[in-house]
Amino acid sequence: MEGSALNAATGTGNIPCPSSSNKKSKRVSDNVSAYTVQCAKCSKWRFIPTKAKYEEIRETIAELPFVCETAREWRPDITCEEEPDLVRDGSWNWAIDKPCIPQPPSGWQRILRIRARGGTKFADLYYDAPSGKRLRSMQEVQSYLYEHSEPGVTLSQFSFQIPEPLEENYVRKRRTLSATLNDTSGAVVPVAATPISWIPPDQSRDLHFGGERNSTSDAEAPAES
DNA sequence: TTTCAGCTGAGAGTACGGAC
DNA sequence: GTCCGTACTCTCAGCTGAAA
Repeated sequence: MEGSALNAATGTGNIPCPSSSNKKSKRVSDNVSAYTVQCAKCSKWRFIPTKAKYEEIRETIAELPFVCETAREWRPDITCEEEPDLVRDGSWNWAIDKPCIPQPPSGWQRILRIRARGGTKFADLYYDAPSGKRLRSMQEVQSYLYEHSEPGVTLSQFSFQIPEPLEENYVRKRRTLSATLNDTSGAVVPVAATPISWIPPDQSRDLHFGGERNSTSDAEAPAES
């Protein structure tokens, strides 16, 4: 049995970036352009049609690895033989989501906002309560639930884990000793790329990826052999 | 001009790994 | 086994800019 990788891709080409043109809109919404999941068998990325479906898959992916056949729910003729829906090239920002994140309670919205490149943090996560109140941390959720008792809604249904950017230097890292020693010119020294095409569910909380950007299409070259 | 929402950086706390 | 340093996560407060 193999696992599957979850991915939330944010476009940088025809899709507005959060820190630029999209800044006009006052009411924030997800700036994730597409949701994809990697097939555990063929390692090809498949678009997930709706955010709700994506969240459903993400919640159970550890027990129920995603395979192309799963996508037959919305694409009856899909098989592992089909071309991948998306390949990793330079036109998208890729982020690998954590598996086993619970779906938000009914009436709640889980909002992911990708920050601009070079910041101290990759993204922010919010929960929009049914009342419209925006909650930005577990403590705020706890306080909200304390004040507004919502039947069937518990803290365990919330997770503020943000996805990890595939691009290594998207987030400004803290200086490390080794980095200080290696860094003689201020330039980032690229490391060997390690394509993420398959992520064991039990390890995906601690994803590792190398290379500042892997412009080759990993989906077409499955890592598992 | 004021208000409010979104964005960002920074500090505190915590976890992890390496050295001794 | 313990201590220390490093890196990460969580949380919050301030700044900026758009809308009213």
